[in-house]
Amino acid sequence: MNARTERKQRSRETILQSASRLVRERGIARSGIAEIMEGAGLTVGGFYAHFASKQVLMDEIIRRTGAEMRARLFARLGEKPREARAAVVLKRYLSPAHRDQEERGCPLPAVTGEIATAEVGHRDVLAEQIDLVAAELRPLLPERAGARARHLALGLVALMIGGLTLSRALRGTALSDDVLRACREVGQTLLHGRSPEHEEES
Amino acid sequence: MNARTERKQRSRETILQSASRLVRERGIARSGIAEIMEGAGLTVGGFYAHFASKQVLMDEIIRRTGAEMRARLFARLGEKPREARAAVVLKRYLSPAHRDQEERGCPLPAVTGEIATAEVGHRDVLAEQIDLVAAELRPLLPERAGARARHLALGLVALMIGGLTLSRALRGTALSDDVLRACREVGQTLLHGRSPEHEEES
DNA sequence: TGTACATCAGTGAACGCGCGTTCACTGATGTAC
DNA sequence: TGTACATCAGTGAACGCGCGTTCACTGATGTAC
Repeated sequence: MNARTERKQRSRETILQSASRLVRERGIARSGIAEIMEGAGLTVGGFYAHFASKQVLMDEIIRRTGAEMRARLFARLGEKPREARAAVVLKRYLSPAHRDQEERGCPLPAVTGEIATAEVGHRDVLAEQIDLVAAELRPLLPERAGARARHLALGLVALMIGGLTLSRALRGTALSDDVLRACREVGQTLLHGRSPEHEEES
Repeated sequence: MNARTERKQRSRETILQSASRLVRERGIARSGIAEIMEGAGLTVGGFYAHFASKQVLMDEIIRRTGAEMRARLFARLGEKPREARAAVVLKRYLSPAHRDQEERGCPLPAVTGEIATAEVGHRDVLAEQIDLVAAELRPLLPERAGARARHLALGLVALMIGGLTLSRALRGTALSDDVLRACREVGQTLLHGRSPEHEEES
């Protein structure tokens, strides 16, 4: 491969990394292309050598940071019974650390509200991402969930995204921690039938 | 009171109504003042005779549409046992009708994500609104919830806002209805311990 | 009741700003011979 | 290996647009006498 092509690919990667950080922090609309490029050590005009439009970049960012998130979320769950593993996933997602480090976390809280109020765009990528988390969560759900497992998974996903978004929106108020804790408890109840306060991580 | 003052109050009311519709449909950032004023049959410049800034208007809109929503949500719940009344609230909130008529519904789905990704602003009004719904929901929760009632209420609120937002973001895809249904089921499980499919509305 | 002046809700243009995208240009790298 | 030309990643200014806010102005209404 060309030195030119290699250099270009490195630039592309830097742009993607800069955008990943910014989008998870601020969402789509408030992540300007000039600022993304600056974060990559480049200037605005160069953007269109790498992506056809902002839309296209954002779709790729959602997919890529989504995959990254799932990898971390479902990593090292050990050999515990399935519900215990599901509980760890919930705990990781609904943690103060995840709330406070948006730029390294799940893209969906930053992006779902925007997509909901926008005319079009990003719908299908979002659907795909929701399907993917739900599918990965499903085998960790209690056997007794049976046919309702898919719905339970979707409900938990809504609870996780909703809870984290709400908790971030309330940052600085007394309610922020309460919301996180409440969602963790409610999640536990759904997995165990009753919430066994203070689970261990990993 | 003056004819002038009366006229002014009527204008203020029209502006508030126009903004209420727009904000619930599009959120804060994408509701321009020019468009709000146009919707009230007025022109941009007049806005500042009524409100000190867009911020101030938006805080008032969130409070006002929030109160309107709670009134509708908790109206006519009849004499059923408390959990059954809570179930009706969940069902109303997580209904396709509510998903599809954003401009008449709850302001929080349109606004929470924006507040979460913004630097500051609207945090306290949002906290106040969350407190208010949670407080109104709490007496409808099962007695056995006991000390956990507050957390259960907060968790349900996160589930409602998260579920509705997600379902709107997925509008047009197959998942949209699934998410709504899933959240309703999960909510039922939290109220009854097991989901009694197909509850009746009021 | 009538007149002269003051008030102020509402108008519409202008302000500075940030946005996504385009484009003429540059200079390093690649290709042909 | 050396030279002439082609390519194209990246620059930075400019484009048209929408935004929140300001401001000189207007005309109907209110007030003083």
